[in-house]
Order: sequence, then structure tokens, then C-alpha cells
Amino acid sequence: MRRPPGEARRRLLDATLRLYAAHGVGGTSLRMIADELGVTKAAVYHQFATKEEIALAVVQPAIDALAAVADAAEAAPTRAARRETALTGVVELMVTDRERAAVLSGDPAMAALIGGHAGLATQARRLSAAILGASAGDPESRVAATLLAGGMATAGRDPGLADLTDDELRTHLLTLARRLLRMRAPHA
Amino acid sequence: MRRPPGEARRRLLDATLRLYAAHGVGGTSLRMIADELGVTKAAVYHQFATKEEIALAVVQPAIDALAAVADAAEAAPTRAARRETALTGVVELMVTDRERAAVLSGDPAMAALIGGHAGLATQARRLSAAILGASAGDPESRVAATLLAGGMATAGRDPGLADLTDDELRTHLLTLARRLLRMRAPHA
DNA sequence: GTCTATAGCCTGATAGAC
DNA sequence: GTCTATCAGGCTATAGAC
Repeated sequence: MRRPPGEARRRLLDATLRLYAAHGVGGTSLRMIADELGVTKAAVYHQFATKEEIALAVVQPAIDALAAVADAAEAAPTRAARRETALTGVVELMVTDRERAAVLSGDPAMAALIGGHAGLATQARRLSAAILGASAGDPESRVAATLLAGGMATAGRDPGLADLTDDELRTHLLTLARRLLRMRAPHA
Repeated sequence: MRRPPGEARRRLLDATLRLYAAHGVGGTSLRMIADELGVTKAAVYHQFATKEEIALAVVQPAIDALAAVADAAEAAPTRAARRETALTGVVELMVTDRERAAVLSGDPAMAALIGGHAGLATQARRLSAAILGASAGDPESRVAATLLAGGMATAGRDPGLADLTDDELRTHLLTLARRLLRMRAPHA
């Protein structure tokens, strides 16, 4: 029953994400994480040196994924393609990893932890530039972008929407986002 | 320099709201509240028996105000008037008390505290019924309502929108909300 | 209404054995 | 990788003087 290397670390991060989603980042202690895994706090400290390090490791995959979407969007040839790539990419990440998205962008305790460290703000800026294009500066567009980002994070966390499949949620979010941003659906 | 009765309680709740907005509910201790007021923890405990009681008292005004908006909306004669009353009322509360709105609906630690107690869920249900009307059941409308509620809370908290005046934020939020919900602007 | 002092618990974190 | 044992310090909350 020996587990492969790195398995313990992965199990720990999965368990931590579930606890973050349920109790908030500030409301999750090392003891809760250890109990969830059936081990002691010291075992947790063997994998990570500090509590902050765990929180970073939980959200890093999502930030890397956002960066990849931003890369793809910026490489697209036309403004319409950049918008489309950025929007569908962000929605896709949000839908397929709802808990992580909600924890990443909806928790003030997390915001305090990753203040500068992880470059979330940079990716958010790149993506909103790709989506808003020339209108990035005007107030209505800025409000629209914030509304969309915060709303999508909430949609991922809301128990009232937990009954929706990934396909349904993705479809509705894309429709609503395009309406909010006055985007036409792509020809394809 | 004697202060009027109830003044100490009001000052405490004001200070607590500021701290909640800055550090999150879970990240705000009784000691921080006491320090902010320049008194000791025991003085805080003279006003409120528990930490939870403080949190409830901070958000109760917002919940009462939401209930009043729901009352007004349900009393309106037509479906269009109900939608309009509910939407403008909610936006108004959000805009004029941004910090409280963000703390109330954006903090998982607060959500855990007020789980059943304060009837926030009831008011949210009434208001979304008034706004969505007959389409309250269909998935796209439910996603739209969640997107809007979560997005408005985020808009109130986002430092990037702090430069907008109340008038500007109100105007943009109403425009975007109507677009999202496919509502016509009122004739008035 | 405010203070000092304290109880008792839980926290993040460390040391060292296996 | 996991354990037991332990630490100092912060937390909520209480008691009792002024």
C-alpha cells in the first residue's frame, strides 16, 4: 500500500481546498487539515513550512492557468479573437474548477495572503485588457469587468447553482458575459 | 465630554465594519477592535457578549434595509414596477454602503456566522423573486441573479473602482443590470 | 463604561524518535 | 512520512474593582 511520491502532497492540497471552500481560508487551521487527512499537524509541517505556503500552493495552479489563457489571448491575431480567447478561457477555468476559483478570488483572507506574491493582479490586468480592448479605460467597462469577475466567482461558490452541470453553467455564463460586454457570439 | 447613550455602541460598530472590510471577518479579533477604539477588550465585552453578536449587529442594518426594499417591491402593483423597485433599491443600498455590502455578501467567515440567524437568505429569495418574476425558475435567470448579486458585492469592495462617485457607480450598475436582465429602462 | 487580571483553549511552529 | 511531546503566544470569555 505504498503511495507514489508526491501523492501525500497532492492529497493534502486537495483536502485543504475543500476546507477552504467550506470554512474560508481564515477559518481553516492546520489541525483541521491534519484531521481531514487523518494525520497530525507535524505531518503537515513535513510537507510545507508555513500556513501561507500551503495557501499559495493551493491557488498557484489556477494562477498559472490564468497566465496561460492570457498568453493565448495576447497571441491571437484580431481583437475579436483576443476577446473570445480570453473570455472562453476564463469561463472554462471557472467552471471546471469552481471551488478553487471561488477561494482564489472571493476570500479576503486569501487576498491578504497572496497580496503581491503570486502575480494574480498581473494576470487579471492582462485578461481584462484582452477582453475590454480599447474601452478598457472607460468607467462602465471597468464596472462591467469587475461585475463579471466577481459574479463568476460567486456563481462557482453558490450552493443554489450546484445542481447545474459544467456544460449548463458554461453556456449560461458565456451568454450572460457576452450580453454584458455587448459581444456577438463567434461565427464558428 | 460625556457622550450620549448608545454612542459607544455605534462607534464600536463603525470601527468594526472598517476592520472587517480591511482584514476580513475572520481576520478581525476583539483586540483589534478594542485597539481601534483606544480601549481594552473588556470594554468591548461590556457592549456585546460574544464576537458573533458583534458581527450580527454590524450587518443587521443592511439586512433590515434589504427587507424594507423587498416589502416595497412586493407591494408594487405591476410586475415591471416590482422589478424596478427591487433592482433600484438593491443597487442603492449597495452603492451608499459599499463596505457593509461587501462584508455581508462577500466574506465566507460572515456567511458561516450568520448561517441561519439573520434571515439574509429569506430577503435574497424575496428580492430575486421580485426581480426575476416568472422566469425565476429557469437556470439562465438563476445564474444571472447570482452573477449580479456577487458582482455588485465585488464592485463595492474593489479598490480599482473606489475612484467612482456614488452617482457614477449607481448609474453604471443599473445600466449593466438592466442589460443583463433584459429590462427596459423605466419611462420616468 | 472602563479597567486589571486571569482562565482555558487553540493556534502556528519546533525538536527529536521511529 | 509520520509520530509524540512541547513551546510561546493569541484568542474568546469571565471576575471583580473603580
